[in-house]
Amino acid sequence: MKKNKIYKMALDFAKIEKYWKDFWIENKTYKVDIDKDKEKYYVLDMFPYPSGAGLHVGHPLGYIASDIFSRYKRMTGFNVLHPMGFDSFGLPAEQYAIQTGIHPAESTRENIKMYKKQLSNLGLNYDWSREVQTSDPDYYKWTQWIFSRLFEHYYDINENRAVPIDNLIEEFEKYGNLNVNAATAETKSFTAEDWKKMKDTEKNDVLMNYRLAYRKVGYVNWCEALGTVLANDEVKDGISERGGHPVVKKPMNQWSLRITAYAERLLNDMENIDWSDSLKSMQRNWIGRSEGLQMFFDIAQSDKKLEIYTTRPDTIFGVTFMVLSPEHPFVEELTVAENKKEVEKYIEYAVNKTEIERTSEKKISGVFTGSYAVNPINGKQIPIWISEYVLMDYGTGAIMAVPSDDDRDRAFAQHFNLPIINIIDKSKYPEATSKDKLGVMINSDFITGMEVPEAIEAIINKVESMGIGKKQVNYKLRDANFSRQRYWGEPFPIIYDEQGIAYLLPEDELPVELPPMTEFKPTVDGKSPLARNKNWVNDIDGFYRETDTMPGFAGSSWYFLRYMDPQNEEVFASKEALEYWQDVDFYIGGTEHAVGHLMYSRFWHKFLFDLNLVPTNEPFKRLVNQGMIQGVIEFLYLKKEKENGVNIFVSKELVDDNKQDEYAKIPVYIKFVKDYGTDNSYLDKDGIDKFREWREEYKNAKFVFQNGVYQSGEFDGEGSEENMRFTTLSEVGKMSKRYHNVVNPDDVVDEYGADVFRMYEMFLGPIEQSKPWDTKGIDGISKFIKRYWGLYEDRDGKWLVTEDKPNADELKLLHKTIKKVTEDINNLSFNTAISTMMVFVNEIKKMDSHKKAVLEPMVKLIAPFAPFVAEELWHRLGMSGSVHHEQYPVFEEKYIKESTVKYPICINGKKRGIEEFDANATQDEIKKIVRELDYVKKWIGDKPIRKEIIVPGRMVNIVI
RNA sequence: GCCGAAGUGGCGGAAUUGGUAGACGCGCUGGACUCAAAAUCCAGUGGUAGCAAUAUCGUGUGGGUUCGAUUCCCACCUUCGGUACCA
Repeated sequence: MKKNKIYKMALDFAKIEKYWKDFWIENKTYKVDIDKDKEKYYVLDMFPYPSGAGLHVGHPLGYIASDIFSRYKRMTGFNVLHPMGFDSFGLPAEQYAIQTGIHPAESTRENIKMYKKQLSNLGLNYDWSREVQTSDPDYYKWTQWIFSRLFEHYYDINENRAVPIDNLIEEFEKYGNLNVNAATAETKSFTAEDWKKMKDTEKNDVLMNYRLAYRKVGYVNWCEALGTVLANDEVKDGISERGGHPVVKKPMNQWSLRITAYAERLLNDMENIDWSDSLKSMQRNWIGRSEGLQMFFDIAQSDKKLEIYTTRPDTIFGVTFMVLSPEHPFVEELTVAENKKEVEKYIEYAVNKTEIERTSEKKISGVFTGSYAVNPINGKQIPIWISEYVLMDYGTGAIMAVPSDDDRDRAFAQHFNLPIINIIDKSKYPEATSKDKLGVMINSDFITGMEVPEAIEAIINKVESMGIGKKQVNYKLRDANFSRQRYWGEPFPIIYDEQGIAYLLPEDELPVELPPMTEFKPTVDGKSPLARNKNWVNDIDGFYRETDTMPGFAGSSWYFLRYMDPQNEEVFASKEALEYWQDVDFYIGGTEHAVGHLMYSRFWHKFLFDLNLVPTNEPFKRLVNQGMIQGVIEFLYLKKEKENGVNIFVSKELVDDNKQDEYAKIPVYIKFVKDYGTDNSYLDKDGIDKFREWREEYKNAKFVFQNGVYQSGEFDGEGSEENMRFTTLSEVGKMSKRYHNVVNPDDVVDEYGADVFRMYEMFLGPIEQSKPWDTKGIDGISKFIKRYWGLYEDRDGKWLVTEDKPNADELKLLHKTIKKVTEDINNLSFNTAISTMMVFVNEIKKMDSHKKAVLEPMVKLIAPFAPFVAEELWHRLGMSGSVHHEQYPVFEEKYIKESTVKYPICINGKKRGIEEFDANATQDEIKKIVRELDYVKKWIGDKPIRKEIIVPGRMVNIVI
């Protein structure tokens, strides 16, 4: 008992952590400035949204990894930029404000304070002097400024970059848009004369079709419950990702960003960046490039031409009908009188359907317009239908349907009894699906007999020569909706005149600050809460302000640039800072941002690059996705039907798999559950009582077990109530407030210390792998740190380190450890780096060695992993300054050279023994010795040796 | 459906170029210290047979290439992540 106490005092991590945290702040240990004598290295974490729930043990996984890596880089001589900040605009703070009346700015400030405290408890080496917050006016001034530049530019396809809109206006005045090749939604051609005749509002509309930030009417994801428009990636399965509310399509005037202009560059430039293949392929899918043919079909009894897009021009002889999207502009005109009623009914049905209904029930639906199109290749008339399976915002919103070679078209044709013409013979390719571009054309006039790829070319040539279409590349990527009807986001630097023409506010009026308000609900007509503030909206004579705010990804699309020069008031970052820090060398964060944030950031960065405002074309050189630390979710089965008004909970083993629908799963606070996270997790009497206390509504619920019933504190059944076991259902899933399974890192740090927590999270497995949190192995790391400490100081607080000269074995061990740890850090294989250090401690303990010449380099080696313990030992060794600014140990080959080599001896590839040979032994010498070995002789017997293989340094194999 | 990642002891995981499968840790078993417990230390720990030496099986399944395969190739199964009426 007494001994134990003294030992604990020797490693009082709470005291050590407090001391060095203060020391680092006082000495600005992690502050970094431009230093042109040193090479820069930029390590970045995806900054968090400061939610009210605080950090859980899942967040730090990436932070710890980047912390170790940045400390290592600093110790190898780099000038390391490793900042942190907060993505502090967002919906939760606003919803919290609606519920509580607490201003988002205030709750956000509180949450950030809590986050910073939690982060500092982990010993992360951020340079807090560079902190950015996206909701800070000094920051969002520049978000607005970049938006202004997007508004003022269009994308010139010939030059392949963004060009000022003023150049375009000049061009329009001279030649109209006849020679313009730009990324645009403008479909009309006009001459200079036409342009000059246009009214201001018309000119404004035309320019909007070119600007990179523009306004358009579009169908947006409208969420009634949240009172806001959501981005496509904020909607999952037709319901809002946050809150799970239904989402419908609604027409609204919205700001958008023309990210599609950059689609090709976003796709191609991925080749030169060091991202994982899976991440690249996710981005590639999202961009969704396809090559095909855009062409026009004539319409019988009409001058209109129907534009379609297809990736399968070869199938043109198999077209038996056309399909328009319900939102297609031709719908009204093409509907003949007798079909009018039915079509209107269908449009009503399709447009008002929520996204969830559209995707969940895959019913085939559609309606005939009564009009016919003419196949330009064979002159056949084909009916034009309307169906919701054709989407307005992909391609042209109209398709030529080929039921023989498209699954959806076929299902549609079968449902409505439309003809199907087989046009491709796939008998040569039995494995091919209808999607594969394989086969030989049949029933196809002049392309009959051609292979599919050949036929595609032939039809494209034909269509192009007829002047009714051309080869075209299409993308799934859509322009990004950039308007939100919210309060807690960046206001737009935009005002409108009476005609509704948008003007930019000049730079010296930025930032446009959020006006203080007390009411945060959106208006009933769906406008942003800002619209309530009439004084603010109309405070410029003759103009009114934009009341929408920008979405979450606005501030996060460029924050990594602001870290380079966070206090600059003249520019978003100085040329000098940008030239020095360049780009992010190493970026770490979760896969959930694989498409959203990373795509938008790349887009903004490329735009800034076009304007010559940043020196690099891509923002993030190397990117790693850390895995998620999942939580354990414990559920109780509750019968959906009450019995006599009483809730019935049923122990898991009594729940029949076939009757699971009759039960609701109620999550329970995991701390009440014994053996949580296993198949045998259960509540005992104490756990049930805690649950009853915690959830008042279940105070009198009945708990049914195999051997009895427990209700209102009374047990009725066999055996004693102390042995009650109510089995729970254990699942692995997200750590979240609603599952009551959040593990706070502070609790773990309090119990074991920050260094142990850090190393344990890294020791769990490869950084990119997801895994459930459990503390089973944490004692192993805790023991390791104590054993490591014990090399320097014994249990009684006696200092053990000696000045003796190390011997060859000790040096060999040290340098082998240095070599492996260094390699592992470079590969981000922190779990094996830690196990290597464990091996070191085990081995050196066996040697009973405490020599400074070995133990001092070890302090430096462990410093990135266990910064507190390392700093403490460094100073106890009599050093000054911070160990984190020391040179990282470098291994020397000469110490690890072995004089002998151990070879496994194999017969026919199977290991039969191990032999040690002189490192300089020749192959012949080895062969000679091996042949004489007893067990080798035994295995060979009298069979002839067919082959002897010696891989130097690896193994010996004899083939008989 | 499509795209991507992964399947190794009771558990987390290791094996970086095809060359000793299971490093390291947890757990478990036995022992030392102790009146006892905790802590700590020592030893053992993939399965099967055997007192043992040893043999044999073994990296999701089935095939293949190779002197030799967790690693490469083909087919399949399972799990996880992403994504989808994308013409």
